[in-house]
Amino acid sequence: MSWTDERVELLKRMWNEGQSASQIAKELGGVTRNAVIGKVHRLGLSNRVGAAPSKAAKPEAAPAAEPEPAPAPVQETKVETPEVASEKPEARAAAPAPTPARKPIIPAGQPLPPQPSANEISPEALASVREVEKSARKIGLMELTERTCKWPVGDPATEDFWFCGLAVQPGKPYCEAHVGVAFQPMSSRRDRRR
DNA sequence: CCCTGATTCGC
DNA sequence: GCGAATCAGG
Repeated sequence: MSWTDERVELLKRMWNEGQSASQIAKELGGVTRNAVIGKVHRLGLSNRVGAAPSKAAKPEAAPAAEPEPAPAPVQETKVETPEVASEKPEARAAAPAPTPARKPIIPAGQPLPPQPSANEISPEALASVREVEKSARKIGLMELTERTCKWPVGDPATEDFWFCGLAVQPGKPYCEAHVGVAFQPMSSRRDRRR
């Protein structure tokens, strides 16, 4: 596989969307996440648009004894993206969640995770979910992947419904915080019923 | 162990 | 330019 214009464009788009290198690699196919990361760097778009908590990388290398003559003027003032350039008019149809108006009736089957009743969750855990819900990505059903927290929030019958969407705990359907409230020991749940 | 991005360096 | 191997960290 080679980096064709289309592939590079998809890479750029996904990277700017905050997708992980491995996800992008999976989407592209034929490349590993290393390839994606390598390309990202070569394209000079390592630091993503918004926030980049980056913990720096390798402070390695010998700070001293450097035969290097010039300090090498680091020129990287061009960080802002002029514009996402022109989009293919055809590929313009990314309606997130149309939500066919408010419908007081619940659509179809209920493959949704069990919504724990508030009165059988420990107060601490409850506070925890509330906390997480504030930082949740609030993704729609369509954005769910194998590694996004599938914790539902809100009423599916309303537009005020979304999924947590944070990174799941490997092997689990939920993020760390939601795994915590979803898998509570029987002991703590007993005696809590009203 | 699962994952993340960053860097190096032979190709 | 490319990306596997490796590193550093969550």
